[in-house]
Amino acid sequence: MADSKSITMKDVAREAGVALGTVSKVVNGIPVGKTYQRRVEDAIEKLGYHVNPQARALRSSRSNFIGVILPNLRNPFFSRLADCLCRELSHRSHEMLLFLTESNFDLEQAYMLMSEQQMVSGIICLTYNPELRIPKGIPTVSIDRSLGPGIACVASDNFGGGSLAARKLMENGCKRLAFLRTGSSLPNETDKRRDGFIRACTDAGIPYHCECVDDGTPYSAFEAFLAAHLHDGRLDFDGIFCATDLLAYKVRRTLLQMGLRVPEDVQIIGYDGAQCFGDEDYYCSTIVQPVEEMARLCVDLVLQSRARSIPCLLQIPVTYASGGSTRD
Amino acid sequence: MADSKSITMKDVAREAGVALGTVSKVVNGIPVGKTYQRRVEDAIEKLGYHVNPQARALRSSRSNFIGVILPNLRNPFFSRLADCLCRELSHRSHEMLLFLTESNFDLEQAYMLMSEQQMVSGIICLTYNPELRIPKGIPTVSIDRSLGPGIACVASDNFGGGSLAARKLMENGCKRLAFLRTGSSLPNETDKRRDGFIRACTDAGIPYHCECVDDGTPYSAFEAFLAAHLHDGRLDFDGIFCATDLLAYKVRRTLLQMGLRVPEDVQIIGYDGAQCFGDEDYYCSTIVQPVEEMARLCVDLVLQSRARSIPCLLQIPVTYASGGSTRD
DNA sequence: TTGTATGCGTTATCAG
DNA sequence: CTGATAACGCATACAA
Repeated sequence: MADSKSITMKDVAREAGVALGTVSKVVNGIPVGKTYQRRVEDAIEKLGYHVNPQARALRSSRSNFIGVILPNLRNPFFSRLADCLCRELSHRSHEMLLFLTESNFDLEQAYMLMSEQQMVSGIICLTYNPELRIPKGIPTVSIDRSLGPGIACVASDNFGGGSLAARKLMENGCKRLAFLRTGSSLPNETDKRRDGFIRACTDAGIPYHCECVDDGTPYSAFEAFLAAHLHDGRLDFDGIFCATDLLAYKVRRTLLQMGLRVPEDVQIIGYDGAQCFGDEDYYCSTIVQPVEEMARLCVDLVLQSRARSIPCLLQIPVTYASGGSTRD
Repeated sequence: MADSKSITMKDVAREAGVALGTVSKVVNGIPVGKTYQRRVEDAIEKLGYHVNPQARALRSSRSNFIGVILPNLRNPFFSRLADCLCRELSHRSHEMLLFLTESNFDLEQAYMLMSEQQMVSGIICLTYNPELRIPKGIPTVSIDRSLGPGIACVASDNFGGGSLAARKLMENGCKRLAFLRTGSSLPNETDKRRDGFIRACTDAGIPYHCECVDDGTPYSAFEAFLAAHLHDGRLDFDGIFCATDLLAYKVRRTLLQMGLRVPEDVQIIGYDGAQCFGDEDYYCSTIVQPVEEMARLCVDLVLQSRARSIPCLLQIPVTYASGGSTRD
């Protein structure tokens, strides 16, 4: 009933009339004699015993924590990811130790070390830092970026998604395409959105333009770009693929300000599958990342540490969703 | 340099030529002789020593974790809150142990216990469960709901916000107001949004209507309500205050479908201050909760455990922001 | 002031 | 298969 002070294995052992080690075995699922098993279980029930995670971690050098390292929770993609990861970890009896970095290299490294010191049983991270050092011996899964050999990277099928976006625009009648992107200057999986886009355009023999800038470049660069391509109230492009929904959102706003209609004059497709209020309408037509599946996969991978030969890159298929910025 | 195996205090003590206890004192900021201090610090630096959080927690029955218990991270208000809490805790050298409940009573209680077992140094939670039992001896702060005496509750000024919304609508020329709300059937601070709204209407001698339903009621109830109040293409109300931005978002959509213009025919104000993509435009005109300040306050309160006589309710002032669904 | 010794609750290693 | 016992790394009361 009352876990007044704190019931220990010793208490359980005394109550059950067995030795300490036997209790430990029962708790850890190691086979013991049938009657002993029973008596220990009863005692545990009766006393309301719970293992002490700290003591267990201290002794075994391994906690039930998973370190989750993300840039922030303001971007809907990240918060959705954290939401799914936390749930999935719970189902697997693990706790989530969350660290937010704003993509700051020093913080990323510091949280990596803190995770190690907390003896986490795994790390799931989203970082572009090429210098990042991964603690040895801790199963680690990276999202959207390859961290080198031996460390699995989970990502949506960025190439396929970029290609899909271009094809959808063409299906909807677009003849002059553009790709817009702002993102990390450091190489990562999301770069393939551009590659897929280009491939689809090339295959179709359709002209295209790519305008890519690094994070940190003010958005006004795109405003200038669009303005430069506006002639007599007509844009040089009738279909735009933006590397993220956020960018698509801003571009749409800019086009409207320029007096253009979306999707009548220009069609836009974003990437991510972000939704208003987390589960209402899409902000725009978009390539949807299957966040839930990606989270599940990350957890699967990070928990099956011993699995031999983990693939270094796992791409999850994406889907297209119409969200009002295209004519379908 | 290399923290190859795991440097312990014993190693530091040997390196510095002092006793174990002395190292412990230095690490914990307890005064020791000046030369000792120096030698220990040098040794720590040289060996790259870090305290083992598990051992410390086991010994002192207190970890540096703060249990954070929230419904989910999909709702922008919750994810914003988690974002701010995590940062603020980091600044104060604490880690965030995040638990998501979907407002499920059993989970809320389970995570409360898990937090206790993890020896957290505090709990910050958002739950409406009136039966929830708080572990004794753990500083706890509740958001948006009073958990009883001795436990601080942090909330925005819901009454003031409701009143402000009504006044803003009136300032913008509204003569026939309505309050719409869907939320927990369990009493909590957000109920005061309605009270404040009513007060402002009463004070101004303006007629109003309140339509409140419990969570779980399908949104179609509001569609029916609005349809019932539509006569000859004209709504009985020209100003609507919705208890959340999400509801305001849906209501606006419904009104547009009914052929009404927002804000020309009907003006709408929501509550929360939710923003597209976390920091872009507001979804609608809204009463903005100062999430950052609230998070900071929660952390302040939960960490100053010994503070005598903590107020049981702390209300943070809100502000109004125009977001396109009003005529200002 | 500094050093020593004990125990926090577990796990794991050995004898029985 | 079971039961005593030694760590795990740290904090702290107590002795020097």
